[in-house]
Amino acid sequence: MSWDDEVCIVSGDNRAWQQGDRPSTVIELWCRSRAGHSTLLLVNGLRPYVEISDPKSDGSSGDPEFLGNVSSTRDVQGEPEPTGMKLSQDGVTRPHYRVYVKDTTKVRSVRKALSDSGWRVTSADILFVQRLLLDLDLGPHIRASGEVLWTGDRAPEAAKTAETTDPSVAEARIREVGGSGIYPVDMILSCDIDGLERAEPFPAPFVTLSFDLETSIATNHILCAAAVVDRAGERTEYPIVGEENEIMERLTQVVRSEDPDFITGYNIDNFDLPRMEERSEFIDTESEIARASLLGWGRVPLNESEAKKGWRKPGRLFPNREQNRVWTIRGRIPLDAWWQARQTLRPQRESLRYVSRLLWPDDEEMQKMDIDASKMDEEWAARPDEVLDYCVRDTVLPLDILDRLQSVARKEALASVSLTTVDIAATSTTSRWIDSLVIRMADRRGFAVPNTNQGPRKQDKIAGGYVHEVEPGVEPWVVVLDFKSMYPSIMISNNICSTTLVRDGSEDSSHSVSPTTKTRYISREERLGLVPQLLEGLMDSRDRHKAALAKANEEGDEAEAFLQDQLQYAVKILMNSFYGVFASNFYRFTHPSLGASITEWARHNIKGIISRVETDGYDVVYSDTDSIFVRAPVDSGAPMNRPEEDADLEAWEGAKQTTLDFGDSLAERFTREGAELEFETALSSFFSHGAKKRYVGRVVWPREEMMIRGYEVRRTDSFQLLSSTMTDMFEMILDGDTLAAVDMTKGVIDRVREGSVDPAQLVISRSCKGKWDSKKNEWDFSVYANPDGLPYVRAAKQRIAAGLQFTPGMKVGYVVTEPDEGDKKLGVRAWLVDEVGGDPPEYDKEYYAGRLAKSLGRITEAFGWDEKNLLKGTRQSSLFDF
DNA sequence: GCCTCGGAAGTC
DNA sequence: CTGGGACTTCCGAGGC
Repeated sequence: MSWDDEVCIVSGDNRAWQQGDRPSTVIELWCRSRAGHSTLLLVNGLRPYVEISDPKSDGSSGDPEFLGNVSSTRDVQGEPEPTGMKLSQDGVTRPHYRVYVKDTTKVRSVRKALSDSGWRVTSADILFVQRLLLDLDLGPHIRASGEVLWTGDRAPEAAKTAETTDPSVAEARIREVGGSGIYPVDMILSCDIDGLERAEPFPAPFVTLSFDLETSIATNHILCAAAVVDRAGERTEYPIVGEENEIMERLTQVVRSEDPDFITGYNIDNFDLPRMEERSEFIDTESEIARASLLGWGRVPLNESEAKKGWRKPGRLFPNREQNRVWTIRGRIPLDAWWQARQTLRPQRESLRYVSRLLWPDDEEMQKMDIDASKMDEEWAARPDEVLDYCVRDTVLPLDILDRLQSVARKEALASVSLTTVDIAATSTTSRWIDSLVIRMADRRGFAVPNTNQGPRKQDKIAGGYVHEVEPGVEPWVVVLDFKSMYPSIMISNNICSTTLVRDGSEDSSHSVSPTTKTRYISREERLGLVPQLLEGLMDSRDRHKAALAKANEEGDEAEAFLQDQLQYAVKILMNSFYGVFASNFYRFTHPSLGASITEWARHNIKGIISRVETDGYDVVYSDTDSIFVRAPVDSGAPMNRPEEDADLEAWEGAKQTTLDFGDSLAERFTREGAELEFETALSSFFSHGAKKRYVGRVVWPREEMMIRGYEVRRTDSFQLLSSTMTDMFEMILDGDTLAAVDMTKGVIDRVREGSVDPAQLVISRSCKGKWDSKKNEWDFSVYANPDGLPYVRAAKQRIAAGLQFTPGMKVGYVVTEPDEGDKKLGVRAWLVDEVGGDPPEYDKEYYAGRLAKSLGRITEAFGWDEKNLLKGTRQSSLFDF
């Protein structure tokens, strides 16, 4: 029976098989259909290949003589096919040939053999799934038509036939097209590449499973587990108890039967998944297929060949982590709620309790902590039911966190705009997203695709953005202007690309020449660069999504507005990633000159504007890379803060209007083709203590708010009392009331000295690295030159000693106490109150008073009150008595 | 006790 | 191995 459906590709892989006597490679695409069915597509019809060219060719002669030898190279299939003239990385256009390879596992050896015999091999490091999307110009959302091979219980009724519901018939048919058996999905289709076409993006109804383990501190074994599945908003809970092997088997059954696209949990990357792996190896060292019943979470058939170890790789059934990096679970996407929360919220502390409190401050049920995780064995023995409840709650929270952060929708949108599978968008890096767009266009426009540079290449750093000196003190009425997408605009307007870089030293008046190093790029009329063309396309598409968003809002179509907003945001993220990738030294389409030229133009542009503004007699207060802060021509007598009395309001409104007009006029004056200077915000006052990247401003347009950049307030390694005191201080300073600021600060320092401050206000937290030493069975902090010299490493060690989880990279909270006896270093006590309760430690009064005085004193020094002055303590209330 | 330096983290 | 550099701050170590 044939079938036709719109689906979103979650993930893909490929497997080699024999079609009669012909070696073939089938591509597996794990998808979620628009209607919610999990669908596996087995796609045939694409053969793996690489491209070759003769590096000695200058492009004028015909085929090189040794082309005849290529087909006899080991693992090469058939004769090379000419693919026409292509521009090589060295700037020469020469003939290229496509060489088919027997299967994807042989690409490495063929690449080596061909380059040993004098060929330049290109397009030779692209994953085969990605090759499918590139060659067919597909994104994650596709329309697929093919033959139904298997239908499970949840498959659409209309697709079910006697054949497709009979496992033995289905399995035989699946193997005929290269599949490995019955995959744990709703339905399986066999497709030809002609049966795939791109579809408009739609929100796929993904299924997410969250899980959590409670484990013994004494023996590491699993006490109980829980899983919760979210299927289109409907949740099913699975509390699991029993012997350890039974727990793991049950959890694996849940994964295989519920068949989720995403697998989440809190800290699964660093705790639950490694623990599962360790326990599965401990329980079943006999055979891999036996272990698969414990941890066969991969979306592949449960059979011997999928369980079998490959060359330095476990079978596809098992979750796998390569070189201590992200986990892969074949056909699914591991998405750690901790990592998502950390990236989007940047919480000061990172425990699940703390993050829940941040997101749902009023919901006590979500924050309830009635189990002492550091005494898990005792808790489990005394009250297993409560422990199980606690475990279930900790699986529900990650789902709520992902919902709140819209993590899944964001990944899908990013996949959609970068034209990759959702797993690449979710778990891979910027260079892969960009690869997807750049290689696609290179193929279409006849540019050879060089391989990614191998190995660490030490290289001089390129110069970055320009940062203007900032004077200490308050400035009234300031406008802030920003270049819109500065780096992308520069790349577009100067046609900066590895395909346009002039490499042969020639000079032509049409060239675009960089301001200082005089790097040359050919004009866009002669040849539009690959990257400039892509960026222009992205800018246009962002404008289109924004327009569609506005239209949807107007029509009250919330779902469409949400989708368009996700898409425009994803385009922004993607555009901003381009510069970084092209300024790196490993990316395939880079040259050291590219990154350097971009920043050169950026510095040149911004400095040019600064000097013209200054020549006109205005004060440039600050500038960083793409922004400029200018004092508006407002009368010095005008009020900075909005007056209480209506009568005085006029002067304030007038000053504001003058500022707005000034901002508009600057934007208009300095905007030119390819460099749009936007009037971003108007400030009624601006303050810095005189350090770059540190300032505050009172925004009066387009919203009213306080803007704080760089200061401790924004840093997670500050402590709450410092952040809140500094924020209060800034309010007063921006109001012009510096005396009140100093007085208030002294009051806070006095209270700290008295010891009457809640220690929760004094928790400092910093991330701490480390790796598990499985030989010594302990944590290893040797990444640090002197681990015990670092307060946060000491705090991490205390956490571990207390029986609490430590996860590398996670923030560790601590309070500074008086130094331990005979020690000059700070005293440190890990902050465990969030997790285990108990009494907080006694803080070091002088340390905290000193740190407040130092940080706040830096600021008040702008008014003549230094650190020592603040520490003197006595409040100057008399100042207010008059 | 004062100063400088380097390691490390964090932010823009 | 798998986006960049500029900049500030904190802490401990070590010299004098």
